[in-house]
Amino acid sequence: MYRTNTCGELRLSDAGKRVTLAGWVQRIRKMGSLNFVDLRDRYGITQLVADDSADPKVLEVINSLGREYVIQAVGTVRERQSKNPKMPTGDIEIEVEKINILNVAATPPFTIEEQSDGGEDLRAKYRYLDLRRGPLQRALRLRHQMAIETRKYLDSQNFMEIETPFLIKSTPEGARDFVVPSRMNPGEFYALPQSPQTFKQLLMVAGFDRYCQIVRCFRDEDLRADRQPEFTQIDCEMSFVEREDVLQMFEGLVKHLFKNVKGIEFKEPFERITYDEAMNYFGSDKPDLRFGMQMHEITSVVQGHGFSVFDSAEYVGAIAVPGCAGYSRKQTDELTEWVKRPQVGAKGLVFIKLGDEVKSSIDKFYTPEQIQEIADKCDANKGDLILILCGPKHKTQVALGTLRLEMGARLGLRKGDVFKPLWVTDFPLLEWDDETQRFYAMHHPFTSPKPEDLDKFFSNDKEALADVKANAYDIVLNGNEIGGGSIRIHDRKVQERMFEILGFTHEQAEYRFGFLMNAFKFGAPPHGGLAFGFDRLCALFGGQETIRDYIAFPKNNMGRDVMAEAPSVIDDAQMDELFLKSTYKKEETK
RNA sequence: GGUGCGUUAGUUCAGUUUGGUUAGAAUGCCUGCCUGUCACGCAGGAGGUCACGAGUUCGAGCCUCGUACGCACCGCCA
Repeated sequence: MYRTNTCGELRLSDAGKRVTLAGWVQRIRKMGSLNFVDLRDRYGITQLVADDSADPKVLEVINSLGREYVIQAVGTVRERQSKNPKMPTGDIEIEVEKINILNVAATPPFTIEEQSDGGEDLRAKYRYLDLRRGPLQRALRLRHQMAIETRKYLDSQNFMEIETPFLIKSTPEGARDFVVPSRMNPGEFYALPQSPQTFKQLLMVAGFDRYCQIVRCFRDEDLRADRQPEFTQIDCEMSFVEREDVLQMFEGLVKHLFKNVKGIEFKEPFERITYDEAMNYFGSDKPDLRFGMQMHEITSVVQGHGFSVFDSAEYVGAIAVPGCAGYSRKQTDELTEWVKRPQVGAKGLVFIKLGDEVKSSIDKFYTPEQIQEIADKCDANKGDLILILCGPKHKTQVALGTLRLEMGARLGLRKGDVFKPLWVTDFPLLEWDDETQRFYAMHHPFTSPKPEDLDKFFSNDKEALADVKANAYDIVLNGNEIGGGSIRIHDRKVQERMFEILGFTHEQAEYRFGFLMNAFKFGAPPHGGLAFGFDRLCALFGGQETIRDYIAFPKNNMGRDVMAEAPSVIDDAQMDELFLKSTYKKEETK
């Protein structure tokens, strides 16, 4: 038997027991003839001790130990002379009788501690060492709990978890597909699923009524801190439901997770706002409600007073930043530079300081009364700093929303331990793309229009089509989209019209989605669902921005696994077998 | 495809402002001392292709250009 106990469980009440522990050497402290070894496993750290009364063989072994050696120690639990209140096992230690090196270890390139000295790059290369550290152990533990609680809740609600295929038909609408060549079907390719969307709808046609799956999805797009090429969704679909049923069900899931994983109870229903409201008040379709600083449109108030920058703008909007009236010229200049960066893209920034004196960069165009009117419009108070952007409506709203988030961050209002979930509803169904001169589905092509917008949906007026709202909804947490879904189209005529609007010929629609269209002939129930971004949800529950710590083996910025060194070139024989001819030869490295 | 920042000891960084003798610190590593440590302490030691390439210069870690790699962001992500 390798061990009788873990390194996290022994307490004062175990004093006197003879135990065997196994684990990794965290740290060795030699005090002459008194030696301490901290032994670590997944469960904690226990101190081993040996003094000069110990077997000389034990002392000899301890003297040869290095960091991260894998050892086994037999000894007796005893009360410490000097206790360490910072450790759960800090009241006891193991007086070692026998010690056994199970495996030696090279000195790790960075320290395996709560706060490692290693940079991200290096830790990624030695991911298996980084994963030994407390923060990552806890992150994956949290992820496990989230998955367990998700399944518990969904099972209690009669959902069935059903697996769907990973080798599927490519449907290039939406994100770029990862593609897999078929050896047995020369020249043909599978795609990895961006989501199990069509399959879950087919499961509804098959009568499964409530389906769920914690499932890997794949998208061949550029990465971000919160975006990986392979990621996990909690994918769900329900039959015989309206929007309200879906919202209730998954609000229930989120509340269940908060309660059972974080111990946080939401008594009130989640806030709901429409897409238009979200854009108007927060300049984002995923507002962060942890702080106020709402946006206000002041176009009508500021125009017509001879300030041409405002007069010529389609939209003028403002936020009141609490308590920042004392900003110096240097600080406002810096903010101006910040909004002018291409990532934000504003042309300039106008500010009004509501200090003891009211000062603004537009004093010569507005009377104090008019400035006050602007301040009133923004619900600004004395001591606030009003920041104003102007320009094309959508672009300016987004820029002002970005500025709002930045100011919230600077004022420390975006705390990792505060949670503000909300639903955003009534998204536009379609988005016009100037470049390709066609509509794209904002969500996906199976999203139904809101019933009251069906007339517009069947009209041929471009304006009316752009105005059609989708029966779609996103769930947002602290400025992050954590899930989204819709009531689907189950009517073949509506689905055909959708493909028509998206510019597919009948043949193209048939080629891409024929199996789904066909299935809908045979009695598709009304259905709808939702999918959560599981990695992101875990990261947010853990109070982190980046999802990488919540994935055991993530990819880097370039989509590379720097540990396993994937992707990599394959040899010519493999290429030939798959009927692939390389037009691009990566230079041989080393 | 684009923007910004970065690349110096095993590791994390300073050094770049103003180019100039032998490139520093902390930590880790090695050796010795130490009986109550737990970020132990003390003493000593080893450890450098200043990412790579080209250029400017009497002289480049430092200035210029390019390349590679990393991170964040924009585009993209139905």
